[in-house]
Amino acid sequence: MIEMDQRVVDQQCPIRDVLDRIGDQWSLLVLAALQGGTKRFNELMREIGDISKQMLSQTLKRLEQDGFVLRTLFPEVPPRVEYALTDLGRSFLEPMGGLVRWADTHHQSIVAARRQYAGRITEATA
Amino acid sequence: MIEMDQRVVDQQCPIRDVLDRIGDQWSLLVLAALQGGTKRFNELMREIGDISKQMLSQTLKRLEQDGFVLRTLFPEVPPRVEYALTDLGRSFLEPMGGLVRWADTHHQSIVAARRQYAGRITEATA
DNA sequence: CTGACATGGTCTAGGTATTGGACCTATGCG
DNA sequence: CGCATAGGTCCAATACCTAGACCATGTCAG
Repeated sequence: MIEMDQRVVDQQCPIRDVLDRIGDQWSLLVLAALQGGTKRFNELMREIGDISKQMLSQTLKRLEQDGFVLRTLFPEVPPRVEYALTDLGRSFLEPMGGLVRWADTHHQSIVAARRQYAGRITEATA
Repeated sequence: MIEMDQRVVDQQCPIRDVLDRIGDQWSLLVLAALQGGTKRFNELMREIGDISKQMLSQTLKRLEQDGFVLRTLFPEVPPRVEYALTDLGRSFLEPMGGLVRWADTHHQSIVAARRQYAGRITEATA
C-alpha cells in the first residue's frame, strides 16, 4: 500500500493542511501556468481564461504566502508585476506531473464511466 | 521538464477536466478515507469530521459518476450503503500518494514561508 | 401498543465564497 | 484635455456550502 495513512484524514495533519491549500479551484491551474516560466498578472488571466481578477489575485497571494511563488513588483507606471515559481514551487511540479499524467492516461475511463452512469440513470427513471 | 504542457491550462483539455473534478475541497479527502477499505456513509462522515452530509453525498455521487467509487445499497432497514474504490479509484492513489509524500516532506518549508510572509507584512505596515 | 432510535439521504434557510464590473493610481501619448 | 495601460481593490449580485429539520421504515425498550 502506498505511504498514505490515516493522517490524511486527520484535520490537524500537515498533509491535510497542504491539501486544503492546493485543493482549491485555481491553485493547481496557476502553478501549471507558471510552470512555463515567469508571467505577468494579465498574462496569467488570459492564459487561464475563466478566472476572475479577484480570484487570481487571492490565489497568487496565497501561493506567495506559502512560498510557492515569488512576486516581483517593478515600480514603473503603469506598474509591472512578475510572478515566478520558487524552488519550492518548482519541486511541486513533480508530484503534480504525476497527477497530470494520470489524468491524461485515465481520462477516457472517466468519460466512459460518466456515459455509463448517465445511461443507468435514464434506465432507472424510464 | 516534466511532461506537462500548455494543455493543462486549456479549458477544453482532459487534464483540466479531471483537475476540476478532484480539485474541490473534498474529493481528495474522501478518496483518502476510502483508501483504507470499504466504508459506510456515516463512517465517512465521522472519519472526515468536518464535512456536511450534503457535501459528502454530492462528492460521493460525483466520484461514483466518474467511476472512482462503487456504491452498493443493501435494501435492509435501516438501509445500509457501502462505498468502495473501483480499480480506477485505486489506480488514482498512486499519483495522489506522490502528492501526499510531497506535502509531508515540504510542509515545514511552507510553514516557514508563511511565518516569514507574516513578518514582512508586519514590517511593511509598521 | 407507543414511542424512541437507527441509516442514508434530501430540503430549506441562512451564511459564506465567487463573479463581473466599476473604479483607482499615475504617467505617456496624441 | 482625455484616453490608454497594469494591477489591483471594492461592491453588488449570484452561486455555493452549512447546519439542522425532516422522511421512510423496521426493530427494540417499556
